[in-house]
Amino acid sequence: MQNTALGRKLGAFVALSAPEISALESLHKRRRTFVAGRDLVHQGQSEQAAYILASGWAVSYKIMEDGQRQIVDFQIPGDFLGLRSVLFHLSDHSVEPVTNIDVTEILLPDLLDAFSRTPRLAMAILWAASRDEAMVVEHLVGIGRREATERMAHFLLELGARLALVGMGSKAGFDCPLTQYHLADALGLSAVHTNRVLRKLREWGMLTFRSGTVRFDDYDRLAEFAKFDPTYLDQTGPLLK
Amino acid sequence: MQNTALGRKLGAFVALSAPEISALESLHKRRRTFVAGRDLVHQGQSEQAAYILASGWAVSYKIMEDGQRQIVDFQIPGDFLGLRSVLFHLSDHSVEPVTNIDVTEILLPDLLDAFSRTPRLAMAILWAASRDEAMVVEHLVGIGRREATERMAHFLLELGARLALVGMGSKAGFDCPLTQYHLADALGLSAVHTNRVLRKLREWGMLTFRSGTVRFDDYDRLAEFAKFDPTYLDQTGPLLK
DNA sequence: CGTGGGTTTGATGACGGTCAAGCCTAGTGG
DNA sequence: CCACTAGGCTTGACCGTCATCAAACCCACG
Repeated sequence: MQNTALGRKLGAFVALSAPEISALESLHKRRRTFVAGRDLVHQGQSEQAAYILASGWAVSYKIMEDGQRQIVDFQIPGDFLGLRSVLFHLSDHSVEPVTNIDVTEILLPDLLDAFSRTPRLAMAILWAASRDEAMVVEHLVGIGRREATERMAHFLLELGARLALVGMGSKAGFDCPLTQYHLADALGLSAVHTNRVLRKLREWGMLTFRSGTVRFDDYDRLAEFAKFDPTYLDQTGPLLK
Repeated sequence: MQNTALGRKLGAFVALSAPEISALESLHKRRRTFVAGRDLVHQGQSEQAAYILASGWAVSYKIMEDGQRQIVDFQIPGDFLGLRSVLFHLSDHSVEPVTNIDVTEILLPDLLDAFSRTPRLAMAILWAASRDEAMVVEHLVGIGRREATERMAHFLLELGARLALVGMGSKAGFDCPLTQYHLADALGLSAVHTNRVLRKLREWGMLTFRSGTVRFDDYDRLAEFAKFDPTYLDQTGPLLK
């Protein structure tokens, strides 16, 4: 069970029993692979599938009429991709792999089947969806009320914390396949300003973003500067025993 | 069932059967009332309840260390209040009634019980949570990429569409208990700029925000100006028959 | 060794914040 | 019945953060 990143994540909310684990495993059929850059969920289209990300990074975003794009969130192993797109008539967003990725596909009937097998798993999935929403909410707060430098710091700290939960990062930093354009589109900034902000953080000795890695040069000072409080990630252990 | 706003809303996703309706009704016990301005969900506290809003308006928001506040969304009849706060160890946000409100309280065991009675209701609630997330996502896009005037127009159009679904609004407008301070905190603007933006929209003959009402003076032109596409509200009828 | 994606830096200006003040209206108390 | 108040709205002046435009650099890759 702990072999899947999703299992590990859900374990942070419910202590899963054997039948629940098997119901969860039954969702992990149909493995697929997608190459970097080719969308796997398409905004505005119907009958999209959802996926659980097994390895690699993805990005979910919305495109506006004038071609601007707003990145909603990045997904890392254990995260759902396009869950809303199976529940809605038309997908409200797109998902693109940042790297090559491995996923398992989930269709609506699979989900319904799993729900009827165990209500606690349904609850766990509702929790996971709510956690995603909490991250979007925090992101909203960042864009609405934090200035650029603090926003950047906060965002990278969040990513670090999420990656740590699945063993892909620590307070020292993490491997990061994103470009400055990704960060700009996520944070509502221009690429130019993104670059300036990163320079500041580097010059201040707080973090270094370069060539595929994020290094926290002074984690504590960075966290204080960004007022990072990871409560909203709710990673403190099972609530439902 | 159509007597509850929530039932009406969920009916937009699943065609509910008799047992599902009764499971839903079993969630509508414990009626309570809260007065305007007194928070009913508290950011940072544990063991919060969730509620279904029966009448009145509420607002969910996050407070930052420096006292700034970011409004995440407004809630109208049929919406959940504080759903994340029952699923998380600590609530990541607060909820305040804008007007006096009537609600029904929901505890975690109620939800688990309903889920075990009918998986389709669980699915419907997952859909409702996802729809909330979709609204937050659209809000994020607005703050990240739309300039102030367009953002305001889009936001008020969304509110209008949501209210229309529960019979509280139309393309002519709706009654609106919000102040310009509310709008400012929701849209990531200052109150001063909010006022200027509203003036522009009024002078352009698109909408009038005044003394408790929003009037769409030219709905079509406004919708075009804001590039309002309500797809993400997913209000087009049951997907699960 | 040329090309293109990603990064870096400078110059300029707009959108929206802050500060400050005044106005308008509903509700309260003398 | 009339101050008086407080919350909400409106407007002006000024300024800062961040966008835009432009150009150059760096490096991996074909």
